[in-house]
Amino acid sequence: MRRLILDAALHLFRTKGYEGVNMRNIAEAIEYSAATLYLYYKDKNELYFALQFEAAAAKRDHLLPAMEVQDPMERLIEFGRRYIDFGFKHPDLYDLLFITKAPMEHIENQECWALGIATHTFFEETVQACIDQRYFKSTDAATIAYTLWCHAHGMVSLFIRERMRMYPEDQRQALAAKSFEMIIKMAESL
Amino acid sequence: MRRLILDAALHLFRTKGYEGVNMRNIAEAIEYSAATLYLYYKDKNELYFALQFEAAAAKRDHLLPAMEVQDPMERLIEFGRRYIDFGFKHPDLYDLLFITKAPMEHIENQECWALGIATHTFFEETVQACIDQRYFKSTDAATIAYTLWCHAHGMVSLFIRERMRMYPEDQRQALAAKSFEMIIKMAESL
DNA sequence: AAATTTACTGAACATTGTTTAGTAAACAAC
DNA sequence: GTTGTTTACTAAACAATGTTCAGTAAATTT
Repeated sequence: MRRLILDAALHLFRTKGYEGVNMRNIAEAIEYSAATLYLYYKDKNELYFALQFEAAAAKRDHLLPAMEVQDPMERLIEFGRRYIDFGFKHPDLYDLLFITKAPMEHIENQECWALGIATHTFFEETVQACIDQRYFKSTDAATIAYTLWCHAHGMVSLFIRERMRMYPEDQRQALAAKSFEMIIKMAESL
Repeated sequence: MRRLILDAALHLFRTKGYEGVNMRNIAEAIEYSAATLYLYYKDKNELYFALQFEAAAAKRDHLLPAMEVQDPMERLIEFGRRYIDFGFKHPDLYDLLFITKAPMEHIENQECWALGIATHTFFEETVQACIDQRYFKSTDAATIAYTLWCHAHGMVSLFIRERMRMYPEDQRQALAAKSFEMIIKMAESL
């Protein structure tokens, strides 16, 4: 039943956007009453957390191929490319994971957070592997990883939240691509 | 009267956060009825836009000292430092300007947008000045500016939206500072 | 067959954005 | 000075949405 609710919610959410969906909508989609949803999820936040987990899983699946690249630097680049690609292709899911303001108080207990931590740890380990192989001069893996993450997140979130209006619409993705190349080149000289 | 409304709204908004404020709250604060607000602002969006303009002005004021630095590279660095500082110190205002999902359809007509564009243009010109003085090897001012902006925005927005839980709370700002230094060093080798 | 548990719902409530109909004061016109 | 008009404002209502509650009907247990 939770599966049924989540699938409907995620589908609605990906078509109509997060804001455009409410409890009655979701209930209607699965042909139950709104009150039924509250039998399976305490409130909208719990449903939100569950959706966040779905998004985290989708993101992990999207990143998976990059994790299998052998060379650490190639892996890092592919990882970044796929991270950004995920954000641009699934703005609603990315939003849910990294932007939406929601009570994050108890998220640490959530499997979702564990998934995110695992991915982040893998990312830092890849950076460390690059350092070990002398791809970077700096040995501060945490800061390098954080810097790269901030850049990628900045690109995706500015795009998602429509703050790139000063650039022509058809050039935004290209600019992001150029910027990604630039940061990789910059990073190589770290 | 608009001044009265805006000041009350901005004050409430900065103390209770954006989500925690509604039209009745604001009206109450200035001891008028909620309906009165609609005499001066068509709807909540218009009030939102006006608030966004206030935030843009606050941001410009915060950045102003950096604009007077003579050396372009020093100016660029001070600009970045102050941009990030603004975001960390005034998360609600930053949120309003760069994160909040709001109908941006007509914002191009807004003075607010003009302010943002002006600042962005100034930023790009500073980057260009750095290029002219051979601070960078790359000559692509637009991409350099965009890259730096994405990084700064990424840092601020991940912080604001509580996505830095994997780092101890008391180390988050320090990490951001280190990352900023790193990107500056990286940039110098562009 | 009776009692209990499970799964669900219609109706209602609270909050919040928004509209409407109306009032009362200030002002204008004669 | 009365009468019409404009201005500034409000109480009350409406609509959408999150949430709760009392009740029902089927399934299960005893």
